[in-house]
Amino acid sequence: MPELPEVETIRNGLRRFVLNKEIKELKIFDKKLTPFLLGYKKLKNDKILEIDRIGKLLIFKFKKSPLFLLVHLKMTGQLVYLPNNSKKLMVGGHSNSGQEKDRENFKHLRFQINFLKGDVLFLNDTRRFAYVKLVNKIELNTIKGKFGLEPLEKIKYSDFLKLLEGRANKNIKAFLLDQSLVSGIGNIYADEILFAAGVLPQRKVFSLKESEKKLIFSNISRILKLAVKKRGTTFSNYIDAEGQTGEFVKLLKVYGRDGQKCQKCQNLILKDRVAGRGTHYCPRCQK
DNA sequence: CTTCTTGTTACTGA
DNA sequence: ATCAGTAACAAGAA
Repeated sequence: MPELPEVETIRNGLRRFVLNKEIKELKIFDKKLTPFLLGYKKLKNDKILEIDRIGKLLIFKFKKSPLFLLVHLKMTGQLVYLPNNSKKLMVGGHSNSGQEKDRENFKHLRFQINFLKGDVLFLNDTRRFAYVKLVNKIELNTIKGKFGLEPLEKIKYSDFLKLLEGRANKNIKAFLLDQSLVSGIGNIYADEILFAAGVLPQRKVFSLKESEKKLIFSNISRILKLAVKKRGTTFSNYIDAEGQTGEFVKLLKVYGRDGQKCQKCQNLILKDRVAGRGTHYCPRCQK
């Protein structure tokens, strides 16, 4: 379930550990990934120069190689860094408990980078939806072109309005989840943004008042930035670079709170299916 | 046993 | 062309 704030937290954590470290070996454990990693052995002796992110996608850049390594964690993917001579977990995506874990706790190893001094970075993924993929500059640009507005950057309200106009018949939740429109929002933050904006998720875009559009717009950036600050949301026990849980979970107002009282109005939080997803909302606070 | 879960893409039918 | 709905992907939890 990593969405933009969790992926950004992972990126920040990883940057501190793996930049400029020499790669000794790359290993593929899941054959499903092989066709996406053609030529991966050329990365031997190279160094990770930078890790970028667009939406929920991580982009590894290298010092020598002109190729880019893309990592998408999808729902259960974890990127884990283990320092030399340590079994302690340093950086994670999701894990089954908030406790310290060693290597043996990761039973779904898919891909691994060994660094020169014995530390490793690996992809662990239970459900095998996550991918790592090597692409060239042209392919990278094609992929980048499919992403919409980046909420952590300065977005113009006028650009957001234009997007809304083009999707008049869509419901607003489906709009927020569409990565080609606004990137990085998943099921948790879509629900939280709409609660904060006071708008029901099933509302059609054309029905939104100007004031509601403004509130949705401002809350996209506000909530995602706040969540990054809080190091993401620990729901399936995601942990960050320091092995800490994401604190945004304490700030969730509707997600996963169906059947509980709304903190604002005491009404019961409901859960319905909207845009094919479990959707949480307060029928009183959201119009 | 069945049902549900998230992110994304592909497909179908309106 | 849009949009909603659903299957698929894979595995585990309830």
